[in-house]
Amino acid sequence: MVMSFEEQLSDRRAWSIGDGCSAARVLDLLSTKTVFLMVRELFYGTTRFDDFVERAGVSAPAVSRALKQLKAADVVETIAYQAPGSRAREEYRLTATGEDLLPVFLALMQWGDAHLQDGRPPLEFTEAGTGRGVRVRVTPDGVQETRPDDIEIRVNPAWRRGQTDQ
Amino acid sequence: MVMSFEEQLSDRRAWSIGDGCSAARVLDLLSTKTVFLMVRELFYGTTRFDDFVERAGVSAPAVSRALKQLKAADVVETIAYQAPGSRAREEYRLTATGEDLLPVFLALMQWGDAHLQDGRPPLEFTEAGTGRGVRVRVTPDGVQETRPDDIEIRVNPAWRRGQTDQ
DNA sequence: CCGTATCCTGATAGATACTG
DNA sequence: CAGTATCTATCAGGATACGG
Repeated sequence: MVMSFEEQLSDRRAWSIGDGCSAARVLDLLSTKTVFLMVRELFYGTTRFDDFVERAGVSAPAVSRALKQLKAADVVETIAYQAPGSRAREEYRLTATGEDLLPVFLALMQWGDAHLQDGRPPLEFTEAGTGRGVRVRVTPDGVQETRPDDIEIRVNPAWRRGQTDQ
Repeated sequence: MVMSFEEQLSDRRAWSIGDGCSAARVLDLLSTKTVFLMVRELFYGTTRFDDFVERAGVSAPAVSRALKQLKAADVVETIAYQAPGSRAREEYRLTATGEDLLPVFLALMQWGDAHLQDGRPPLEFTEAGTGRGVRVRVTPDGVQETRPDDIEIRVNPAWRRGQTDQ
C-alpha cells in the first residue's frame, strides 16, 4: 500500500511528528483504556454514571475523569431528564461527533473478534431492514453505507453456550 | 442502534467486564500511544529501528518495548535481510494479523481528520486502479472491498500549502 | 547502525472518604 | 444515586549510558 508514498518522506516528517498526524491527535484524546471503555458503553446505550462504573468495571473517579475529558472533546454531552416519580438527573449521550467514532469502535471489535477471541465472536451486528450482517470495511467512494440507527446488536447464542460450558 | 440490545443486559455483563469483550482485549494490547504509532509507521512502510524512532518521534527504549509487545502479539514479525554491501539486518514487518488492523488505523485517521483537523485532511487515500477515494465505512455483507495492496497514499497538496503559510 | 538495561519523572487508576 | 477530592501505587515514556 505504501511504495509511492515513501518518496514523499520529507513532507511526511512535517506532519508525522508532533500534532500534524490525525492518528496522533486522536490518540492524545483516546489513548487511555478507560476513555475508550466509556465510548463503548455509550454505544451500548449506557447513560447513567453508576452504570458506567459497573458495566465497564472501572472505578468512579476514573469514570468521572474520562467522562469529563470526553465532554471537553465534544464527544459526550449531558442532557437533563426527568424520570417519572424521581428527581431531575443528567444523562450522558454521544454527540454527533461521538457517534462518528462508530467505525473506530467496530473496527477494534472486529479485529479483536478475529484475532484475540477463540472462535465465534460474542456479538453480532446486523442491518435492521435486511437482516444482513454489517462490518467495517475499506471501500471506494460511492458504495452504500449502513446508518448507525439501522444497526442491531445481538449476543451470539453460540458464544453464550460456549461461556456456560466453562 | 441499541434499543433491542438493552434487553440482553444480563448476557452483556458476562462478557462486558473483564476479558470477554473484544474491544477491551484489544485495548490491553494497543492501549498505549507508542504502540499505536508503531502500527502507523508499519503501515507507512517503515521497517528499520532507527526510522521508527525518528519518524514517530519516540525514544528508542519506548520503541523497543512497543515493538516487542507487538511481536509477542503476532502483529509484527522480524525478517532477516541482506542489504547489498552491508551486513545482515532484521527488518520489522506487519504480519497478516497486523495488516488486518488497517480498518482500525484508517478509522482513527478519518475521525481525526474530520473532527480534530481544521479543514483539509493531510493525507488522501485512493484506489490504485480506479483513482477513487477510499474510506472506512460500515457496510452490509456483500459490498466490494478495497484490498490493502490497492491503496495509495498521498500528501494532500492543499494541506502542504496550508502548512508553509504558517 | 541496532538495540537494550537503568534510572527518573509524569500521568493514570484504585481505594477511601466525603458532599448534594 | 451522582459525583468529587485526596492519596497512593503502578506504569508508560524520556534521558542517559552501555553492548552487539
